[in-house]
Amino acid sequence: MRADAQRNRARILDAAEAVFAEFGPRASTEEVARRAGVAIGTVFRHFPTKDDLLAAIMKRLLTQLVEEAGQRDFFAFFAHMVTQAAAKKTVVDLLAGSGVNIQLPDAVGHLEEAVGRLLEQAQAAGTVAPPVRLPEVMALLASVCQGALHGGWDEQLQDRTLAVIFAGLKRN
Amino acid sequence: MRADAQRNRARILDAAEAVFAEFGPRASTEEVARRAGVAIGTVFRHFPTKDDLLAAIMKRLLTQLVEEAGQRDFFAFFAHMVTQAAAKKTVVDLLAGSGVNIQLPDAVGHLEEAVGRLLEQAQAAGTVAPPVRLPEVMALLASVCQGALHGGWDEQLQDRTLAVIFAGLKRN
DNA sequence: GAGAATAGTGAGTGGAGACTCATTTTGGTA
DNA sequence: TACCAAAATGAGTCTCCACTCACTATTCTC
Repeated sequence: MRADAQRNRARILDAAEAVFAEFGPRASTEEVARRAGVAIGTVFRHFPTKDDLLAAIMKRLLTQLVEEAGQRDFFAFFAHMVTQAAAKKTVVDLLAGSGVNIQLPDAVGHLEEAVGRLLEQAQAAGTVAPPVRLPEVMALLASVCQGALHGGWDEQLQDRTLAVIFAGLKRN
Repeated sequence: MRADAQRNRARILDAAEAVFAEFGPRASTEEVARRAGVAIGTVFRHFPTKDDLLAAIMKRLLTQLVEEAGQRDFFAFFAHMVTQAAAKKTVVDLLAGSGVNIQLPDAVGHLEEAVGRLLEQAQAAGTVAPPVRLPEVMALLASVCQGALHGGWDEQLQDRTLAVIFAGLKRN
């Protein structure tokens, strides 16, 4: 791959992440091109459809989340993801399936595995009740991320909301 | 108001509720007109903008929910709303603020009041822990409704997810 | 440095969907 | 029934946006 192509690809991804984080997946590709300092055609050369671009960002963000999962305990990572939600509109909206058609079984699967590992550790340590299973943890995680994003929660509200969920996980 | 106007207004509302419930607020006004058996212009005569139409439906659905709140206890109503979420894509998506600009302070306020009343009763009966406050209950409600809607939960997953939240509410 | 291959450009195309309005139809009234 | 104001109609307008492509510019290779 030529040097300028590589540079532009990275610029486009960065711009897209920022734009979609700010306006959600409904933001126009034009805006992404503008912020990347690149012509619209260049964006489409690298990512043939808008969905391809969104998928690329999603993959990036999910990979990053999986890494971060390795550096925290179960509850810290849960809270971290919720905090990120408001900043990273894209992930949440896309996980929510807002009219976008994207297949990311791998990336999502890896995140689920990472959360599964944290859950096992927490249950071994006795901080999460044994009957709690991964599916409902993922369901809660997705729910609260969406709630935090769309609800515009302040820090206190987020803390109080998570407190209820964490209490439920500890003693279910 | 003339008889045919009244009839058509009702038909449009019914059609809109069905269409938006099925496809979400992104469904086209054309589709609503088609299902109502009415020309597109008629829809716009009754509801000058698409947002007006959405607001009218929202008001209707919220009013109905407030009524239903009077007939259930706290936990039953919570579960009821979540179950409805999947069926009534509109409410959730709109409460989530999916690109639509709608002001419904009254209707939403009434729902919040109704939930507040159920919460007081539940805390008086000792089934919800005293430190739990209305804001986080509303936050949890909104979150789980969105999660249920977008996640395509089956009955078992919904039950298990609610079980965690209910446990947290009981002993926070 | 010349040539070939790769990449960038941006005006243009096509389609979707919200909304309009000149015309026709209908319902109520005298 | 005759009239007319209210209502319905739907082809047409307008705007936005994803995506294309003929042409130009840049890299890389020898």
